[in-house]
Amino acid sequence: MRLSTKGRYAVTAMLDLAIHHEEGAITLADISEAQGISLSYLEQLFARLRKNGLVAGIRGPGGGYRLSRPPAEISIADVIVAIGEGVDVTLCGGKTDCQDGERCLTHELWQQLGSRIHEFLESVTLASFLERKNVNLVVRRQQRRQLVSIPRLQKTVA
Amino acid sequence: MRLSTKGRYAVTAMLDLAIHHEEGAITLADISEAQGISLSYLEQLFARLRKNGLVAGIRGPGGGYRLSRPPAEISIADVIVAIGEGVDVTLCGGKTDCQDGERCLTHELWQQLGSRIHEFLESVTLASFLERKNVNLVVRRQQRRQLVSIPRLQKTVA
DNA sequence: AGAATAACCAAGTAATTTAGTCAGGAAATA
DNA sequence: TATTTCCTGACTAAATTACTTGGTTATTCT
Ligand code: FES
Ligand code: FES
Repeated sequence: MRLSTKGRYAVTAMLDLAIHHEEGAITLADISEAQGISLSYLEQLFARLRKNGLVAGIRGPGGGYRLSRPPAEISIADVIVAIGEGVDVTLCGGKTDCQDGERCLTHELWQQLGSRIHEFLESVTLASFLERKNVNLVVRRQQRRQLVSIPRLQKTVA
Repeated sequence: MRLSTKGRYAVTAMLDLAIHHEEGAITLADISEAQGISLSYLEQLFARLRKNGLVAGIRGPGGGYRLSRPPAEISIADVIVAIGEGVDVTLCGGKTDCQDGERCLTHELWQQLGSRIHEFLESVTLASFLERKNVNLVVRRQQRRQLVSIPRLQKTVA
């Protein structure tokens, strides 16, 4: 029962974009530096975010990435799902066929768990999460373009 | 966001034990055959279940494993936690120190998610789950010692 | 036009984790 | 004492995750 750092990176990066949503595009190079993630790795993440319509890339000087929807309309679930870190915990992947083509004994259990997880992550939007953390936000707003950061990967936690 | 097959095996095996709770001990060899898991692998799982006081091993001929508490007092969360498949989704593991010793921006998000997951899994006990599936149970009770099975591992789902 | 900038893309490699095996005890019963 | 069954640790194989390398294309600035 673990969440990959990929998911964590994506969410943090999206929060960065949300914080600076009014200021135009932000380059991956900036995020890369702030978070200590390699540029190429970020590019891979953003490729998926873009393909799922969460962000828009703007090329050339002055370009970068920006949210393609307002922060209030992007949930954490959207982000997690977009980067391929599914929320489905069943073995069968929703096909109810993992036991010789039949639904296994525990299918419903995992399906319900998956639903709960999705419900929760869907209930939190980029905007609502930042709202709750607004003390920090004020500080950050005073220093424009200050990006949040998460630590260099130590270990993916169980 | 995935659950390992280890967790799934453990839960299914525990349900087996719960179903035959009144009939005395069940050997790992039986479960091994029913589920198509190697005996040694099962032994590893049960070692942890035993260390966490969920099952009791009985050696010698006629021995096997049995639940050390009634099925109504063992939750799915107990099982998942016992085999080391934690429910904690934070990077820091609850220490709030993953960003240079400080709590990172997203800590609360993952912590809350972890709590929700745990809450849900705690709310389902072996007994309550089997209760819901009691149609199948009746059938199984008629054929004593019929073990449930889950399929051979195909792929760990994302 | 040309150079700088930054998104875009496709493969490959390295590290970690998971899943599973092997070989050998040690306790209880018959 | 022979058998059954639990119990233990170390070891291997497979899969996944994290990350690197080396490019191409679009846009803007000079
Ligand atoms: S998990 Fe869906 S059928 Fe087994
Ligand atoms: S996840 Fe706990 S401090 Fe970052």
